[in-house]
Amino acid sequence: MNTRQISEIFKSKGIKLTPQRIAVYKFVKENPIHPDALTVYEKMIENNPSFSKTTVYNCLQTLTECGLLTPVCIDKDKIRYDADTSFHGHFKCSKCGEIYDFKCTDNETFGIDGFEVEQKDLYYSGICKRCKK
Amino acid sequence: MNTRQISEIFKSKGIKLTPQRIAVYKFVKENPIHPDALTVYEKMIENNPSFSKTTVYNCLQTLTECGLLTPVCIDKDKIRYDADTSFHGHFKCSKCGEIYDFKCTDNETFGIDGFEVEQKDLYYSGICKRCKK
DNA sequence: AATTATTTTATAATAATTACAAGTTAACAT
DNA sequence: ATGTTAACTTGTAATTATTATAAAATAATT
Repeated sequence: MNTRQISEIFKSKGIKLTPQRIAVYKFVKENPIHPDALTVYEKMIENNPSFSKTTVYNCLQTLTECGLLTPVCIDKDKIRYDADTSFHGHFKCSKCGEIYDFKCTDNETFGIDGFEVEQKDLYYSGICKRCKK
Repeated sequence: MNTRQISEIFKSKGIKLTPQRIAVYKFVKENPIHPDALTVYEKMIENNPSFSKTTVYNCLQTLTECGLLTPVCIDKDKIRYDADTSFHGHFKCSKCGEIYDFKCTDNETFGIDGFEVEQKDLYYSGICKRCKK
């Protein structure tokens, strides 16, 4: 994903084009590891040592608000981010800590008729295939 | 739910019987509001002013580890707890902040064959019926 | 090239949670 | 009942993620 494509996306979302935002979005988009703010920050300062941690938080928030990123709250102590905003579940291995994406059917719900559902988060945890071996 | 019943439950789980644990469990069990540590703490000191905040955290952790409580991580900044450990979803209203339980069917998943799923968390958010009015 | 509102940056503040150590107590054995 | 011991409670301090703030820098527009 090149800068031109990202520029188009940002423009379509009506957010300002800054090198920091581009770098953050590019990293999260190209690395589907569901990184948290610190992971993003550490990657950012590799290429730009003056990149601020606050900027990482600001960018992640802006990108989330405009719908380009989805927060993944599967860890109890930090927020991760996913650039794949389509409906899918997340599985966290309690052994190796890895997060896996999985597809799933929508399920039938009872007791929230008349509720307006805007977001659905599916978080599974257990032992992944590799760790079960 | 009286103390005798709770005693039996704690014994069956192999955890020590302390007044603090009983009070915490009783409160979470009888008040399905999915309270966080601070909410529990504030309730506890009403009856026992020397109840420590650390004890609340300790009790919640112990009760969670032995399976009597389920953590509900639908808020990004704090952990809530639910004494209903059966499979069900949680809906958070982004307007009033209330958490609603809802029943739901299990759904079919793709891509995690061979994974051992130990826990499934379903977090929905949007506008509740009352706030839509 | 000038303007302006937005963004970046650094630092400080906030808030939830955890670590720790001393005193207390529940459970068990005598 | 009493004593023993490991586990628990308590208060304080430390940790960690995130947010608030304000000054300097910059993107978008005139």
